[in-house]
Amino acid sequence: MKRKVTLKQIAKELDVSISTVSRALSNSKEIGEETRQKIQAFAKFYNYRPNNIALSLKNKKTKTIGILIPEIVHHFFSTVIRGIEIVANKRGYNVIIGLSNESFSKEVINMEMLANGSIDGFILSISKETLLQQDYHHFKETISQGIPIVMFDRVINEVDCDKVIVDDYKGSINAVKKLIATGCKNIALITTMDYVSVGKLRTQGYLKALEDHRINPKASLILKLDDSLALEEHLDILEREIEQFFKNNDKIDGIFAVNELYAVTAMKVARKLDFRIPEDIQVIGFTDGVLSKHARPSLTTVSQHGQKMGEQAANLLIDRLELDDEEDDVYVDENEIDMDFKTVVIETELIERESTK
Amino acid sequence: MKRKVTLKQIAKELDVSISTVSRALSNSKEIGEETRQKIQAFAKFYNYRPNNIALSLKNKKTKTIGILIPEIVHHFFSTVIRGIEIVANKRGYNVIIGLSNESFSKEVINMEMLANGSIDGFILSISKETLLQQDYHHFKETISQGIPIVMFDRVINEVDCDKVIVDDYKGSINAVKKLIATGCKNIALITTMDYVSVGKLRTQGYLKALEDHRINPKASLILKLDDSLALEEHLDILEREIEQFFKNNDKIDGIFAVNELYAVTAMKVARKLDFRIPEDIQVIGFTDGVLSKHARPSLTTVSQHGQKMGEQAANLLIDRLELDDEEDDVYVDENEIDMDFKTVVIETELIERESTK
DNA sequence: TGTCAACACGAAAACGTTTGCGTTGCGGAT
DNA sequence: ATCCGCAACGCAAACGTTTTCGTGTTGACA
Repeated sequence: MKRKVTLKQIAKELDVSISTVSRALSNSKEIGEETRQKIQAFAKFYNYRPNNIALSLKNKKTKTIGILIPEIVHHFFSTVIRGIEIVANKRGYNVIIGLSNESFSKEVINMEMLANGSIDGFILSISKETLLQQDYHHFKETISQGIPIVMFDRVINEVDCDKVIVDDYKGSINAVKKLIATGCKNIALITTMDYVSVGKLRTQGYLKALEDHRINPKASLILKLDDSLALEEHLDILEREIEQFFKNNDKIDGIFAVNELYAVTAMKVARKLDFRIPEDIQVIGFTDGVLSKHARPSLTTVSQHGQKMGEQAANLLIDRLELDDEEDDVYVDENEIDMDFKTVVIETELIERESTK
Repeated sequence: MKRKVTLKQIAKELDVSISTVSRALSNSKEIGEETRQKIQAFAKFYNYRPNNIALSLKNKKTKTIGILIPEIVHHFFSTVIRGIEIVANKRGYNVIIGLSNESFSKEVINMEMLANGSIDGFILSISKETLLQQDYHHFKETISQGIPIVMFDRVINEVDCDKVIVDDYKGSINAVKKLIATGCKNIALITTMDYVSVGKLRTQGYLKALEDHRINPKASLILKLDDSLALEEHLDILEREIEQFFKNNDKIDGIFAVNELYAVTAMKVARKLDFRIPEDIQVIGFTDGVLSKHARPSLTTVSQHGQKMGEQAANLLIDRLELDDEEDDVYVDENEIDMDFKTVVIETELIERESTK
């Protein structure tokens, strides 16, 4: 077992000083040709690599991004991670991942854990519990410590930071308009409780589209489901709820669901009740994942382009980090420092498949 | 912007030495009651938290696990990550993620990047390209540097380390036996090229099950597909390949596919060709993911219990890391050190759904 | 021969911790 | 008055780097 070789060991072995070794390896002109060659050869032979931790300590930057998300077994989130990782890697950063599991306390713990020097900045999507409690002190404290945050998808206005979102509102409007345009008269909405910002916005988009076409929304056509029903254990309950919803509204000819699972389950129920898709009922979901592509019939969805979101978020964060670097040199008035946080909106795309005409 | 406070700052402010502050905060008996109180109060007020990087440098351990996987937008892998994260978190570790994207060079780069002090150990699944090239020097070097590795799912015999695998062989045998037991006479196998170890093992399981029932395997009933067909862009090609396969073998009454996608696609094709499932053709897939649950009909699969694999892998790694700690104290003969690497086998489970009788 | 650059390198600080050991002051025992 | 012990704290090393500021040795030049 040959442990990693350090500058000190090389120095000792070659009977020079540590500083000489360091300089020789960085090709400093201050070191004589002969010594430099000798040191470089030795270092290469022993496969010397500078210790990241020591560098982090010295440079006060870790070249690591902390990702904090509610859940990882989730097509959308993993897509975002991939986007982040690709950009991070390209720009010389690593990513460290924390899962909040939709829990406020885990989110806080994880943040504090990583904020103590482990990372240079955060990219995160807020947990449902946090959204519900509306307690955002951990975000604000982190930012006030000089650690930048980029939020994506589930964001809030209360915290000043860069954000990357999808235009849930507009995406929903387009989806519902598509249903209207293809002849739907009674469009149902299957959504979540309002505290999840994205659910709320999508609901608003649904209403707006109806309004634009002078269609009166009916409360009976809106099904608000508890989030816990999205869990795999409660699939049957979810199915029953939706089935009941169908039986209460026999005129439904279009469905807009705020996520993939609701949409697919609705299709399942519809077929069970002998509706034909898309002839009798058309269905559109939000979030383009694996289910949509492989469902039977395949599902028309509003795609969020998760990977692009991740890439944008990573670029925003790294841009800010490296901008901060420069400002360490030049003195900049703290109050004048870029309070111009950006909110990047990723365009949604309606991916038409078999569940619509 | 109030930057993080350090021991030095506290010491200066309270006019004591750094060591006194450090000791006071760790409740050392050596520090006078009064001073201790004062320091603790001050530290609490300024929300002092020790800097992780400094601790890592001093302790020569980062309390961070490196995960290296081929792909993250993948139900199985993300499940494993969740398992790892849960255990890691519970035991005080963080996880840092690197994606090889099935590329050998990215795998190597990522490893070297993280091996330079950033992590204490690796949990990884080998990329296809690495498997194909059979170049495992980076694993061996990492291990010889004293950084332990735990491999999962895609493992190799050539490297000595802990491993967590699923019994692909046995799982496949059971699946195929189930098909045989329910009356299938002509069972087709849809698999990948042999260099991916799991594909190979699953193929062997298929053959073994047939052999046990004195059924002669027919080459025409085995479809080996190129991996690239699993990509989403090539879904149509995949479908055509499978359709052609069906047309060449009109007697197929059972299908065993080595992954979920192949199985679901096969079902799609079968229905298109007017076969009834499970009456005419029964289908079983490997890897229990989202598709299996929501496919129509829902798919009987061999579940790999990814989360459990992740948990086991994390426990194996951390156990070894913390065992190494103790051995730093007591002197242990290097040659006698535990060469007893474990290979944990996670039992597969046949989850029966609608695609089988 | 004395002066001064240029060259080649070393010492030490700094990043933030922990910890072994040394030091100070003081009270009590002899 | 002397010595010992102990309480309470400081010094400094160590982890592995980079970098600023020396410092010594050359050689050239006047």
